[in-house]
Amino acid sequence: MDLFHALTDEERSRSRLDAKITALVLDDVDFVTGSTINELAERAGVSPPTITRFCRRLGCVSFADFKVQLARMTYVGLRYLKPELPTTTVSEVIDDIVVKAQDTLFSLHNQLDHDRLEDAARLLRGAGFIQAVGAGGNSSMIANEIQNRLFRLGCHVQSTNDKAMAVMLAAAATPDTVAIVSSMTGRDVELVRCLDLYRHHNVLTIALTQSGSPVAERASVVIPIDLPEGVNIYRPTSTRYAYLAVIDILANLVAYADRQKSLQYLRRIKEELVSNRDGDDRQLLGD
Amino acid sequence: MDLFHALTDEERSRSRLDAKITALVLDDVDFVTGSTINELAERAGVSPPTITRFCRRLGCVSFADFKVQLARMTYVGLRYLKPELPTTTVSEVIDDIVVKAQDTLFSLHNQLDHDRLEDAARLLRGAGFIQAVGAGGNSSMIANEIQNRLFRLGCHVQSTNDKAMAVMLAAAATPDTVAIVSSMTGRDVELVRCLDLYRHHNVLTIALTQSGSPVAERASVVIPIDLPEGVNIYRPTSTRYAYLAVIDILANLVAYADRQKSLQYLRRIKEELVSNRDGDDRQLLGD
DNA sequence: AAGGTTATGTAATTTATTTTCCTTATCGGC
DNA sequence: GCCGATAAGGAAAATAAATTACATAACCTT
Repeated sequence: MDLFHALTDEERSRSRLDAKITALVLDDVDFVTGSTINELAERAGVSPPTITRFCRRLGCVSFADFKVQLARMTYVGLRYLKPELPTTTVSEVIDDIVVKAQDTLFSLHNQLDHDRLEDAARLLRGAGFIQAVGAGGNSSMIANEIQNRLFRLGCHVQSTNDKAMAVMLAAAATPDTVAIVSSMTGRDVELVRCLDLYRHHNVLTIALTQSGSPVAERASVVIPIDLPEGVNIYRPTSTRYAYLAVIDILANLVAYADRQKSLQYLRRIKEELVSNRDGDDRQLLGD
Repeated sequence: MDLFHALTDEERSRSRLDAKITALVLDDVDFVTGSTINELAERAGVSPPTITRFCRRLGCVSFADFKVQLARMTYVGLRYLKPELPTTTVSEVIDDIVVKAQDTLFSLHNQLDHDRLEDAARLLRGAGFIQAVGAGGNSSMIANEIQNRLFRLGCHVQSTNDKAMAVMLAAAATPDTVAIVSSMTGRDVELVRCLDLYRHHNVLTIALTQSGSPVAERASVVIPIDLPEGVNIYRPTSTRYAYLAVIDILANLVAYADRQKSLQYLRRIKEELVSNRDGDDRQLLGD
């Protein structure tokens, strides 16, 4: 268990001072990472050995180790620990959104199932035709992104944000078709129906969704993405960053399976793009 | 100047041992962050004072400070230091994409111009009609995302991924229209033409783009996003994460400008969604 | 309330880091 | 190629920091 979880673990039995130190650490990471054990002890109102023991309980071998581990997680999730504060100033909004996006990526990194990703990439790579389905705003973006990344690699892919369309696509699927669907809730009634239909037509499916959800249960390969949702209704969900990262990873794995072929397609596309700009070659592939 | 740049700065005059220590640090950050000054000195084949001096030259106040700063950058950019290694295993691809995405967000956080964001949010909030323009794959996603986030807040917004369409939109614009455009290169010839047209029609424009680019020069409000691009041609640009974060921030600022109104729209949308799922209320707003 | 257990502090000890001072290498000018 | 200046580096002493050992206090438990 890493320091992040150890610090936030509600189960951990804490003595009075332990709780006090925990609070201090979470409240001001920057101070703690920069302080000596004496400074920290004084500010916490405890003795230095108490700090050492605190660090050991958290799984660190020493105070120095604790500081390093703490510093390591500063940008990946620590602010998340704090209760959802009302953000009002521009700075607060920026901090909050950026930190949560980073934290989401961090959590994703810890939970990704490598084998399932490889399975999914293998399916995509071998597919004669790929159908990407996602609707409702966030997942539409993901479906479109799948198309955007894969056609560049020479895949034949069609994305749709229309579940009625997906039904028709499934009906038209040939045996070498693979469908990839995205649903953050995994409980979309129509998407579930689509998946049943895909199965009925023997079309293999890949799902990016919450594990254990109805969508997950019906897919051939599931890439589970289980992340806490923010409670701020005004704010778009940071889970999108995780889904986007999964698409990036899949596209990369597909590309790497046949570098020669991928490179050829990418170059061809790039040549067209550059001629449409000012001839500067240092351009991005697709703005 | 931060440690990251100090370590990689080619300009920095380095003595023989300094170069040796630099190389050791970059090669094995994990060892360095976990070692004592003596262990590091021994492994580098130098004396402890040399390490202390090395840290000071890099702008740290002590070896402990150096270790903490080093630990802090592990997740934000360190991989950039090493030559782009061919990533082959699933783990490597995952690490690479997640680390670069986090790094991109980190860089963004450091460079965002708060005042410009506030200006942009104010324009959007006050607009009678918003036109979002972005094309070419990555920026299309951003334009769509702008529409997706803003209509939920009660804004009247139309996005297009078609620059010819943008020309027509500009021509049809009323005085209360605001256009928001995205271009990662900032050098798209057609988009530049669109911006000139918008200006000609007295339509205020917001640009998310590279600072100093032709697109930036023509917009009323520029939100500069200047990020290093990975050189790996297979990799979709991690810059997307930064653009997405900017959209999130803008949408949030717009929502906060009139919470009551935003809440009202968001609730209405949510009610419709829930009835279309399985009635579970803990659902996302738009999958 | 006695007995055990856990938490905490004090002081001693150990370990780690920095400073001071001295030596050695390097470089430019003659 | 030698001299002097300057910077780099190391050894050892001094200092600072962290941990251990031990003592004491708080807290359960029955």
